Amino acid sequence: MVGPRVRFAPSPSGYLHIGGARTALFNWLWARRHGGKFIIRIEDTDQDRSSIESVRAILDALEWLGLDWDEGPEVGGPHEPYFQSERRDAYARAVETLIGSGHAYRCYCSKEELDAARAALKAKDAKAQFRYPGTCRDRTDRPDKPFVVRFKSPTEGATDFSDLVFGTVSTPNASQQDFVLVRPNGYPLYNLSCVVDDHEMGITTVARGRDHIGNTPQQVMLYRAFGWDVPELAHLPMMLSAKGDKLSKRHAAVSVREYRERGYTPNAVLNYLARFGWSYGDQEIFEKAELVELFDWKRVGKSDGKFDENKFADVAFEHLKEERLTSAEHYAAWIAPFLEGAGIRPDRELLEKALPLVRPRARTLAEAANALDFFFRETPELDDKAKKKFLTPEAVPYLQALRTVLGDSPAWEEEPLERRFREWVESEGLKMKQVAQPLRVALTGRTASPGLFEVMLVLGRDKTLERLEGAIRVASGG
RNA sequence: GGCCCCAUCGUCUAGCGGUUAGGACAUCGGCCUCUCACGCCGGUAACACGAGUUCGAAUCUCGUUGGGGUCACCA
Repeated sequence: MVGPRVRFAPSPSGYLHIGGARTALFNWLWARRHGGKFIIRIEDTDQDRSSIESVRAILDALEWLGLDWDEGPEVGGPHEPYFQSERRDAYARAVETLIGSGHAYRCYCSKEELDAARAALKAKDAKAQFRYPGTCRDRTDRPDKPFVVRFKSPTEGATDFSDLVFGTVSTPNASQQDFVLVRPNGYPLYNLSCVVDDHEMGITTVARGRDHIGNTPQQVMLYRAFGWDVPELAHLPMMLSAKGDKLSKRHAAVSVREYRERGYTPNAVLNYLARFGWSYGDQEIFEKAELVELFDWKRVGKSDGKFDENKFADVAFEHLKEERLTSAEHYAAWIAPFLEGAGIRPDRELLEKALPLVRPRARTLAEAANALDFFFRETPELDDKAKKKFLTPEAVPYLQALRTVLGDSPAWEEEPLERRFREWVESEGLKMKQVAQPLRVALTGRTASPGLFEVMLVLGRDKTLERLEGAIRVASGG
């Protein structure tokens, strides 16, 4: 048995939305799980809203997420082209078939006329719902006027389809109308191009957001009119805002790019998205490979969810914290742009030594870069408050003593350093806290940092003593 | 309003006739501690409501309520 052919079909009218990314992910997982094909198709039949920049942005985001596609833009494939704007011949042929078989007809009513009729109806009764009255349904003449092509919807009975997530969905045909298939300019509308392409591209499973469930009956009618098999359908519960309405940029960061810029790793994004509407017992954290192995439509829930930035941030954190999830190599590669953004050209060896120290302290790569930049600077950036509070003249004798105590340590390793430090603190009748903070500020420039001794170890003897010297100068009022 | 769909802690969810209704995030205590974190221990917190079916319902059925989606010559 050949694997499933699934697709992600964005319309290029902006960035890749986090909800769209989830749709792409579920499709991708299904394809990878069963050795099928993941196809990208660009739905750019609305020329006014589509842009090549958006195509680029969406593809970039998918690439960043690691949702690689087997057919589509850039990679091509047996069903080229993968841009609907370039597939008009296919739609034209399909529509002629439909007209020929009596399933569709040309409608010469102008948009203005219908808009006026709709407005008039709404004026009389705001709750009334306007339906195309069927004016041109049975007309046989072909006036020399612009026309749209409409589908001749049945008026009785119901249209049913079976959904992998929602089960059987039944819609009365009386609630449908003769929907438009082709604009006067010859461009197809969504339902037509979608059905024609899904069929021609051999799509076996159509998975998309639940907001599409409403036009699925229309698409099913089309499949039947064409005499084609209806593919498997899977609708995903909606991702709503924290308030419970449609998730948009008013509520939160909703583009994949924004999370990338915040320093979320791709696998963390995938993890959060996967767990949104899908679950696997009590497990919260998944590697990408695990998701591929475990994903199943049976475990996709039906109820909509609310996007939760806290949970998302926690998943991001979990991925950065665990080496199992983010290897040192990946961490180093991913954090590099953030360090470079802060004017640091990270030394790879130093970086890999410093990484374990920030892992439990950074929820994002941006935080991580900020938390360990002091390792890489010639001298740490000295926080003003920290300086005022801890690099005082009173601290000078302590720092001087520490320079000797630490500098004389035979071995530059955590354990002996800490032992010497503590012995000295005790012999002086001091408390750890009294000297730890000045030393921390001396070494890191700030009051919060990883443990002193691990910092010293990563810094090495020379830099540690050098920074101590520098701090003594500052504290002495230099 | 028509049509479609949904309904377990604040949030994501487990549960698929018999559980002290579990986990995670968030939140609140505590422990650890050189700071900040991590970690660990513990607390608060949910089956929307009403009828059925059943010896027994969070689980099945119906209704009510609530929420969402969609009603274009957008996708």
